[in-house]
Amino acid sequence: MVMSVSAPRTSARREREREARTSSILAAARDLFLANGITATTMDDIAGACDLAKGTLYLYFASKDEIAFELLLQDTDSLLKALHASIDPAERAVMQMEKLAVTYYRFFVAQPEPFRYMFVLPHESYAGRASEDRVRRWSQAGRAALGLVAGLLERAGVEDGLDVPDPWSAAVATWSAITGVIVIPSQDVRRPFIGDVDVEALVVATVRRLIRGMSATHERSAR
Amino acid sequence: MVMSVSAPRTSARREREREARTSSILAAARDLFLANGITATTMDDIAGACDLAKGTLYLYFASKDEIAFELLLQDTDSLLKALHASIDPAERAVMQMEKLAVTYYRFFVAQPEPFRYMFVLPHESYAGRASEDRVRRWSQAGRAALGLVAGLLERAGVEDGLDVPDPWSAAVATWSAITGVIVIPSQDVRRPFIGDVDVEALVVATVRRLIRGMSATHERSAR
Amino acid sequence: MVMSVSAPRTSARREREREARTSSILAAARDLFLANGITATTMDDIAGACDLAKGTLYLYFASKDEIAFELLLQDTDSLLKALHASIDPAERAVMQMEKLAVTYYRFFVAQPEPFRYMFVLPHESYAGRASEDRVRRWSQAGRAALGLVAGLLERAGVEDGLDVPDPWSAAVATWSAITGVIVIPSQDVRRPFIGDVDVEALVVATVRRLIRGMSATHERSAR
Amino acid sequence: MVMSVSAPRTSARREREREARTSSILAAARDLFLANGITATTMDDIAGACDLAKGTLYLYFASKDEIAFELLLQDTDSLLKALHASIDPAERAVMQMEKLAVTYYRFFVAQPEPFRYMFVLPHESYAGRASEDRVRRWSQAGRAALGLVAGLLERAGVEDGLDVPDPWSAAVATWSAITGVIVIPSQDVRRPFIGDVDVEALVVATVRRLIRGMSATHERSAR
DNA sequence: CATGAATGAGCGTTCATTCAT
DNA sequence: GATGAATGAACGCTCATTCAT
Repeated sequence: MVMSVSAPRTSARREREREARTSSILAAARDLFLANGITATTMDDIAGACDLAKGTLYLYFASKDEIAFELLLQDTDSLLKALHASIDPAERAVMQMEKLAVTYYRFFVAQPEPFRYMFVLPHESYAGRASEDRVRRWSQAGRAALGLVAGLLERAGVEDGLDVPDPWSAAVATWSAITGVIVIPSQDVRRPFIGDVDVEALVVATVRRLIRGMSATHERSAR
Repeated sequence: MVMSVSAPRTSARREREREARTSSILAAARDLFLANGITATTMDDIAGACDLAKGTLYLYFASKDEIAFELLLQDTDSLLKALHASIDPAERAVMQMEKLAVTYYRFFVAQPEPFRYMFVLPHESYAGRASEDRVRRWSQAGRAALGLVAGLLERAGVEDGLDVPDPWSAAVATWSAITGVIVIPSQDVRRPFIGDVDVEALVVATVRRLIRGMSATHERSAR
Repeated sequence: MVMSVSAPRTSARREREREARTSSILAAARDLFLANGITATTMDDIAGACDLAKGTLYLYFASKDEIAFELLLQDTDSLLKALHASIDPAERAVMQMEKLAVTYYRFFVAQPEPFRYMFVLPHESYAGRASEDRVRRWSQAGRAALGLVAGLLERAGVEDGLDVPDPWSAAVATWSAITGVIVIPSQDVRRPFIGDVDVEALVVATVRRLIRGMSATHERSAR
Repeated sequence: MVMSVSAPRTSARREREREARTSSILAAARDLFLANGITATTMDDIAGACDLAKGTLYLYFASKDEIAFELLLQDTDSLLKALHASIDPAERAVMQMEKLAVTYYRFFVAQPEPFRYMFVLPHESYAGRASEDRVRRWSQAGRAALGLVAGLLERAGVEDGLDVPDPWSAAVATWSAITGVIVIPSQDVRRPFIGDVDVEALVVATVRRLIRGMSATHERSAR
């Protein structure tokens, strides 16, 4: 009986330790990926940064790609949480929408690297390399974020008389547009010809235009 | 006389051959970059795909990066041409703006590849690796495209009573938003949770909303 | 107690193994450098010759140049030791000088290889490529050898009435001359026209002539 | 008859042109080898420097090595000529010997690179790569230089009562010693620990010592 | 004879991954 | 479980040499 109890106890500690290790690996990898990019970061770098042997990393992650994907997933999750936290259901939906966008932008500014692989990873045939499980988890998060936007737009339709016949499509368009406005003017190569613009102001202006552009009169007259 | 002409003739042929080789290298590289990503594509792959020895590639391009950048540049240039060709100065600016966006979208659909590295290249610290000349040429093209949009928005302000106090910022926002709506819903990884949407319709709707969202009443009331 | 000792024991073995590997790499490199030259020897060759993967070499040496320089350094060090061991401070300085030269020559005959890169390395702009530390260590050894000679010449001045106003310059000249007599007649390409000469006898004769040529009467009359 | 004359005339011009080309290739190669070393100099560099197509070089020389060897040969020849020119048969042999050494040294200072390959080429398995003809020509030059020295030493024996029982061996030793004193203190890597020495003075001092060290009294007493 | 585009083996080096301890 | 030495395939790039024109 002593034995039968000690095993669970031990495994509980083991579990905790395992999670601690996993976190420290991810934290180290995040910093390095951010600072130097994924490609330029080596497993040696990560191992060194979290005081583990290189081989040990492979006890926790199957590959460097899996580490990158897990980070992407985590960041998507925390963005989702931040989005949820940023809205106040008591407020009018259009105001919430603006806040959502600002939160999104600030999340990006605070840690642009996740975004980089949110854009780069889908290319470069990274997608096929992630485990099915992670792809599914990532899809769920994406769906949830879009659902949030769709819900707001639907409510805004009711509250402000917007014409939103297909909230899901409107959400896809709105979210993609906001993402574009956040990401593109921030790319270093474009800065020289874009000049200094206040990106946050751009984001807010875009959200307002998009929502007001949905007002019933206009949408109708467009047909 | 035959002699006096033969020299130019030879060099003309040489020139043609040189261009043909350059094109075939770029074509091979484009396919491979898109299929496997830039990083995963090796110079050996490219050489094999265009039936040239590896060393020969270096007679035409100084490095793999230069190939990637040349592709980006070419595609940017042809997009710019397509944009110019798509607008009819006799039309109302808002209509032209819609056409511009549709052209942009169709350019993307017809050859989505260029877009991929128009997005991938600016990341992964590619920027600093291209020759100064190419960076400058790319900047010019980018500036020209934005200038086109800014001009249209300014005219639309006059024609349709829009409130566009800063056409350049508005152009940056508009163009970035359109780009987002074109690119993001098309990423394979996102398709599963976005579902089947008519992206062209999304693009047009977005442009309309953005422009109508600029109408004087609204912009003013937003302050 | 066994446990507390086992860690050091392990690391001691590791240390031994590391040194064994280092030695086997150096030994393989030495053979190949001499047989085919440094430039013509590839890291693949070295790896193959010591049954290691090419990448493994880089765990022990930062570059091919570092291997070459380490060999130069080791050989310089053992020559220096041999020189020190060859002299008997109780003897007259001129006799010691002869012994020194003979030791130098025999060191060369026993392992002529080191000498080759003692001559080859300083050319071909190798100098700037070695680590600062190795350059410094090599300089120290060189200075020590010259100091030995300078000390002997100075003492010989006192003991045998030689005119050695600047022992350091005299040492540089003497050592360089001896080196020339050792190395040059031994080069394979020169053998055919030099013929069979007893190089050791040449070395001894040269040292005698140099020292006697320093005798006060002569040096003075030369002015 | 016109034909029969024109052919030789043509071939004479051709011969002249061929020699001019050969010379310009060698001149260009010499400069580049000197500036950057043999290994670092490419056939492209040489071709560019003498305004010839790369392929053309191979009409004149079978390989890059052959160019290097031809230069070695030329330099050996011109050193030999300089040595001959530097001596005045009317002078005492010991004075001539000093002049010879100074000429040798100045030749080295003026163009140290030939010397580099006079030392490097015999190593690095270059020897086996030169054509038999060139090796033979090089041997002849070497033999001639040593013969010059041997002749002077023999005459010095008569004139100054030196004890030179084997002039050839003495010449080999003397020449090798002088070479050592010229080359070794000039190596860049050694400069730091050798310090600033007046190498020409060292050379002269060494020759004097060697010759005076051969004076009958001393040589005899050494036995 | 001269050209220069093309070749392709070869280079030194890197690094994700494995595995004996 | 943790280690870190070892691996070896792969990389971008070079350049002496060849050969069709």
